[in-house]
Amino acid sequence: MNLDTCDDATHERILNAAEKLFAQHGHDGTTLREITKAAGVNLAAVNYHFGSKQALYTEVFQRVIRPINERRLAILADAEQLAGDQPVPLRAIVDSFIRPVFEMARGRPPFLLLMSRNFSAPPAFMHEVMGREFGKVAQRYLQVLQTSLPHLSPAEVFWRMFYVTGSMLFVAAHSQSIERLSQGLCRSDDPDASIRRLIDFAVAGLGAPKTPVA
Amino acid sequence: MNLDTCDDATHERILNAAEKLFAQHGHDGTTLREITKAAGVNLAAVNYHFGSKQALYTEVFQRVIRPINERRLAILADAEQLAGDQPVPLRAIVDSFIRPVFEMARGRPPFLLLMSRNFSAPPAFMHEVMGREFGKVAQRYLQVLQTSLPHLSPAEVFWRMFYVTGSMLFVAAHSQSIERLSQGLCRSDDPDASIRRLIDFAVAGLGAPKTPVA
DNA sequence: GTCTATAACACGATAGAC
DNA sequence: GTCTATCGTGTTATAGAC
Repeated sequence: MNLDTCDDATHERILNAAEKLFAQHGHDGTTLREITKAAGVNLAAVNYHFGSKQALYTEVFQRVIRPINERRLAILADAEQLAGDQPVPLRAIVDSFIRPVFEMARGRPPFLLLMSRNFSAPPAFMHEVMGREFGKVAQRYLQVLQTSLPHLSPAEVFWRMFYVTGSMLFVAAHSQSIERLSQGLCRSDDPDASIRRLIDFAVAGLGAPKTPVA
Repeated sequence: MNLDTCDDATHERILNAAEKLFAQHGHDGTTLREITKAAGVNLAAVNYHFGSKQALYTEVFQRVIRPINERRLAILADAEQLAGDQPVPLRAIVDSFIRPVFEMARGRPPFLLLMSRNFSAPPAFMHEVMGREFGKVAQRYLQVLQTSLPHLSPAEVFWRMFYVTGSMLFVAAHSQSIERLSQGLCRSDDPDASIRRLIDFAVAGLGAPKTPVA
């Protein structure tokens, strides 16, 4: 409440264990007993440090989403400055949106599942948090995309960005299982290629000709 | 076990209530008490008719996914026949993949959420079922797509179909909340337009130029 | 096939000693 | 700040009467 006691190992251990377990089994599928056991701390520690299971879950998610969104906006601002008076290239916009997610996941793959869970099927108590975190960056991206895709209506831009988000989250959710699902066809051992492939797809989809009104 | 007693109202009432509640709150977030109460049947009826909560969940999902996959393959076969010796038009392939999902959802929107949940973050005991249901149609679509997208490797085709699936499921998951999320910008009151918009995006993404090898 | 009653257990949260 | 012990509640599943 006052100064953060950043040397509190228990606090961090709980967050790390919870991130992994919440990602793999969801909020309802994970118990505080499992978390505290994995973290090697006492059962009562969660309620002492976080107050409740829901508060812990919220903190776990905010700890991962906030740096990502900050980095997104930072890269986007750079791209905007680089473009000067011109519209920001579509590919640069998409890159700034997608890349931070997968870069944050380096070495901690379960985190991608956590992202996916929270945006695709968040627990009910997270709706408010998700709306806030989602809306913040959405507004910014819509603004930038609109100048790079002037032939599309704002609604059209929103829909398409929604699709891109869905593609990204679905890949994120299955980053660990894609090799099995594709029966060895798809490899997940080249993160750079994975990101580039997804960006290629997203840029093409976003830039598709306007749907003619029926 | 022997002949299906198709006039068993209790069986159906449980399935319908379970579909709605599982879709909204997930497997772990739904209790048998809630389901039986919503269905207006006795608590013990679930175990009598289905054996366990997991068996009920499996049955709920298979009841929705199987007709969809059958319809997909039927439409795809028609398109193939219509195309004769020529490759099936990309748009026809995508249409056959996406349209049955949203048509099945007419009048029962929670069903879309169920789809999304099961493919994006299925409960652990569903992994085998999902792999089976996914693999079945995936193989067929990969084969057809390969002839329509000969410039892409099989792996590339799989990845892109994965992205399309993600877009579709994300829209499905938020079909009820997109108006709120977009602050009124996007409307969900024209299902035909929604399907067409998604197909436009998917076709453009699938048909994107091949990613140059770095 | 439907019901009541309950077994058997797991859950989140907390009180209170250290 | 950490621990043990436990409270109160809710869970799935089932036994057994009707």
